[in-house]
Amino acid sequence: MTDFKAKPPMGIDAIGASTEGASIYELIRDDIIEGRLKANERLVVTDLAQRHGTSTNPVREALQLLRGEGFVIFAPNRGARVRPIDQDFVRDIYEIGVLIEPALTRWFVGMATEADIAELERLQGLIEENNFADQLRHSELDTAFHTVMYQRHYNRHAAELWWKHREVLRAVSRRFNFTLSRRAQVMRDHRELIELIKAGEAEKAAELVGRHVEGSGRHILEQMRASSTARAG
Amino acid sequence: MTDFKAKPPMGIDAIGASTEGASIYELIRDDIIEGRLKANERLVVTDLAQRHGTSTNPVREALQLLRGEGFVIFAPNRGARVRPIDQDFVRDIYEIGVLIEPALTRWFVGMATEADIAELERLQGLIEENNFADQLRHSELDTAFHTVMYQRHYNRHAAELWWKHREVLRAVSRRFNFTLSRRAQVMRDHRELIELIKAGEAEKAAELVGRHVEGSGRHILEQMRASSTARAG
DNA sequence: TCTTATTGGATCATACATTATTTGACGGAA
DNA sequence: TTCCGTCAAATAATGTATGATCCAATAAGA
Repeated sequence: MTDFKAKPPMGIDAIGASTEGASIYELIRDDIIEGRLKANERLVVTDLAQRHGTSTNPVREALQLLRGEGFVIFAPNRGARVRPIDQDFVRDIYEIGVLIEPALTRWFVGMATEADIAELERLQGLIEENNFADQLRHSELDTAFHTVMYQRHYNRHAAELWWKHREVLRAVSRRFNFTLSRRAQVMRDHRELIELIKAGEAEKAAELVGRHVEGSGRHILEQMRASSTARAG
Repeated sequence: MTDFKAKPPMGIDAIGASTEGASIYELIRDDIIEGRLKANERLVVTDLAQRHGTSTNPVREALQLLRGEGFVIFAPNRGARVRPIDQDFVRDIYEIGVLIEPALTRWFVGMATEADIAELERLQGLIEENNFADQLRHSELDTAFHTVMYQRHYNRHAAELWWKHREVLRAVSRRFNFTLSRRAQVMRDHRELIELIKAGEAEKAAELVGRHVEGSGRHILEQMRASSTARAG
């Protein structure tokens, strides 16, 4: 019923983006994040233009935008390639999350209103109700949960960085299932986090979020490792 | 003699960039960072193309790249504007630096070789020799100093983020002079940092770098504030 | 193996069509 | 007169199309 869209929920807006419904940029970007375009695959401008029924110009611009965002790599006179979203990539961005999210959380604890807490509890209720039955829904709810905490942060740069990383991690983790132990941990973390926020324990909440993000990142990494060794072996 | 170029010193390479000598991208970007293009100024494609003697196509691509990097803001059907590098912007990025640089430092302390330390001491020697006489040179040396520490970090994403932010801060601070107290503090911090690295005191070094970056950011912000109130008053 | 064509494709330059925004003139209403 | 809304021209953004040039990878030949 309520729509937990995978979009920058009001307040978080990709730097200078703008609502361009299903632009080529978004199409290519999703293809990369979702893994439909493989790592290091060449992005031939004319091909992409044809595939999406446009001229080359918009494609080139989209590729440059993606390059600026780090999803595409350019070599001079050799065009664009898909930046591999591999284990290193994932590790890099979740480690940055471990550094940034606690700071965002610390601020939120000092600013949280009753409405915020009610919203967090409502979302947590939905998360528990869903209980990982629908993984996609869990992902959206979980993102919404954290978004409540970060969306009003004064440091827009940090919030946008978080959001950008979040999107990547979400797309990657969509390929895997949560282990039972991870499920339990997520529930525990969220519940404890709400309690700490209620109690105004900014420092403890920040530490908890640090561990939470760390755990989440490790979990994804382990899934990736398992999946890649399975494929190789 | 030695060239401390303001370029991604080997190892740090803007994501997927590539050596494109003085491309339009770089020209526009520098115009923004250096303040030659004012905040929120419209970036009219045809104008830019004419000014730089190219066609509109490369300009459009450059603007998209800059958009992806956060230096330009797009509004649908209304084109591009210069993203204001104002106090909020500077605060945002130095705060992120405060979160990230200590982590980079902590790793470096565990990995530093004698050659690294020698290089740091050499650079610090040059910094003291220059003693802020040539501000530009100081900026380059200081950047080189920190680059030694971060350039080999395994987290390329974090290192690139640092570099990107560094460039902005450097450009902004170029407009101002170091206060005497800040000069002294920089010297103290660097010397103490070298000692901590020698002693392998990763945690203390990380804390020190956190304070150092914080101090540096505050210093720039205060200069900006002073300058803007002076202009307004 | 080394050198030389061939070719695919990137990059840039034009030219033009379409569409959205801005601006300013105009005319009517308060 | 002043304010307001409408309309149309001017301004650009955005997309299409095409040709020129140059680079890099590959194939062909010495």
